Amino acid sequence: MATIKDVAAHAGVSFKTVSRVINRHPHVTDAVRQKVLRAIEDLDYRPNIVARNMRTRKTEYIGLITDQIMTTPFSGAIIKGAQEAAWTNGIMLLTVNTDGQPELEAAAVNMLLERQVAGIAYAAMFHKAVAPPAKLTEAPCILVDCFSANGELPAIVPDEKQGGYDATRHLLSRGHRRIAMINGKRGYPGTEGRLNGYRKALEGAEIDFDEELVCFGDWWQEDGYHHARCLMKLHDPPTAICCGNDRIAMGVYAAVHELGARIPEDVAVIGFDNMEVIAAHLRPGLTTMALPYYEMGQRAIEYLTGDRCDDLQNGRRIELPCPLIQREST
Amino acid sequence: MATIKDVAAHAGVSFKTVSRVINRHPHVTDAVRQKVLRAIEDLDYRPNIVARNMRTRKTEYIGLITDQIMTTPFSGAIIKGAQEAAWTNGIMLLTVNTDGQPELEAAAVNMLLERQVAGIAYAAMFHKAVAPPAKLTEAPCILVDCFSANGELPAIVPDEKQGGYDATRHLLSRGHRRIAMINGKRGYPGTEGRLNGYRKALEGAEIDFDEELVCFGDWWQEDGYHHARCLMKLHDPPTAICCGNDRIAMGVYAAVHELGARIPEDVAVIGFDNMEVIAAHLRPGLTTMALPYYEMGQRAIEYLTGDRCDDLQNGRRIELPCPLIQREST
DNA sequence: TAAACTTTTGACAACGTTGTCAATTATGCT
DNA sequence: AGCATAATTGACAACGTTGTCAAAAGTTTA
Repeated sequence: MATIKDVAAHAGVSFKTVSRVINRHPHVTDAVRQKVLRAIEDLDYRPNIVARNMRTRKTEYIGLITDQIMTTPFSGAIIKGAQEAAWTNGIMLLTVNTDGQPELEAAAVNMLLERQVAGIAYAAMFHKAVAPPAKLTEAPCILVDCFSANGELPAIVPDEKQGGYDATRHLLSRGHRRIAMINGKRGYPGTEGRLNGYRKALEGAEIDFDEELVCFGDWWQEDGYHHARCLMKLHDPPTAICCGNDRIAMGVYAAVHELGARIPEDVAVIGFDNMEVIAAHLRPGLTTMALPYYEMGQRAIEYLTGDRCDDLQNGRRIELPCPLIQREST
Repeated sequence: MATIKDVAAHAGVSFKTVSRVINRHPHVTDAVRQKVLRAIEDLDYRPNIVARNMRTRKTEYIGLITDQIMTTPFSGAIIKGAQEAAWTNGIMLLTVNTDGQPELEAAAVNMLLERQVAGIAYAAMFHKAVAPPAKLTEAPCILVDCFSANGELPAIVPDEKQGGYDATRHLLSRGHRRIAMINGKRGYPGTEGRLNGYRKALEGAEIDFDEELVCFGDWWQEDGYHHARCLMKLHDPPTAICCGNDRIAMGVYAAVHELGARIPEDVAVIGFDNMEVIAAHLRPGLTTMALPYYEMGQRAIEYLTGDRCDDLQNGRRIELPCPLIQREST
């Protein structure tokens, strides 16, 4: 591979001049620039980024540590958002999947630091508290779809409360007054945030909170099925069900159909996550709150490249909105 | 950040000796080694891989160019396989998603070459012929889940014929003699390979090929639904249907249920792809042929790192088997 | 004990860039 | 024209590591 010196020799200039042309320095005559450019062309020269990184003592790499995102289909959009933001900034992503194993995580951080990354994003598969390896902070870093227990690291997470609020508001706007919620496991940010949003929306509509209409469980189809059956058999059953995720909604569909009721005529259903394969393929299509995976990935990189330090200082947490994806189930 | 010279000063040795300790050179006294290791510990020294790469003129990066894999859930296993193989070899993957845009692909190859990658894997979302950018060959490279039209580049692809064969054999072994195939679009390697396997299996069982039982279409649910309805209404309907993918199988399920028939009692169904979200969640669970995505990604990296050049020289294509995933639909 | 090894260590160059500074050349001003 | 200033170019060091080679120290052999 030709080096900058080969190009210089071929063009009859000093290698420093070639460097200037490559880096678009202003003080180069047009004639010289042309000569150099032709030489570059002739020799099929390509700058050696490794050498550049060495000299400038910084790289255009950003590390992306994920627990299991690679594996699962939905939160993969985080990676996509990060990739695209990186690409537009001339940055390459170094992604490592740790499957949540602490030793692997520490090793990954080390590997990234050795490679002199410009920053590290640490992303979780679902919104939760995490305890990332201590060395993470030796580079600029940000948490994505998770937050540190002590809250000292900057984080980008979904606005769960707004999600629960908007989902409920949507159902209210359709005239529903008796709205149930089949939520996930207690204690998780998603579960609690959405519950809060739900309560706030009911309050705003001056509807009393009815404990009977709110259930918690795992995030599986079976939970949705089971809880939906119970809800539908209540003395005063709900006319709308707000689900903790699309899988639960899938179970709700099964229960509702089994009981001979129709969606959305008899019961409206709204999900959470916008898992394409489920939401778009259920009949009728499932209205659901999407999680801002793509945007979170994107914003993380923008933050690390310094494009957007505006609203995010150390210790601050930024919450991105969950948009409503309207389909036919409401 | 401390450098090798800081460590040397702290340990009272020459920096070259530190280098030897880091690289586990044999000729270092134990006493000196201990001194150096303590100094490394004390200063929290971490070798600068960029400098090492510069000096040794090679890196531990491998590029992975994909058309749309990032986006889609299923073929994502290619990336996972590649990631894990890379990790065990101390390699970092540089993944770029090009959405199949040729300019982006060329730019991506360039970007990877500038970064002195040790090799490039070029992976497609589904098995097809591709025309990768010319510069791809400036580094060791391999095609994954695709092949070059002229066949001059090494490639790793699924063994479609074996897949079709084994799927059909499986149905035959269950006693089926009248086996239909709802295939994908003609001309694609998947479609043609599986058809060939299907024919070969029938031949082996001395069953005449019946054109009436084979249909082609797009790879969508609707195609499966439509074709299945036609097949079921034949004078002599099939007792088993082999589908071009799981989405088609999903449509088949809908049609079969609508016609009041049972799976697998009245009609056995087998899919292709093993798309978790579909196959595992259909009722009854869908028996399907998995595509060796994970293995292809893994093998690609192993090939590029030189761990496995055994069965793959330039111009050779290696076909990995599609395993049968048995569930309840057959 | 001297010679002939082997092991251990260090001095210095080199990898391919960019940064610093000085030298040269061109341009503008009086 | 002569001087001051700006634009253009080049020489050389530096980034942090590993490779090469030679020197020093230790070990074996005769």
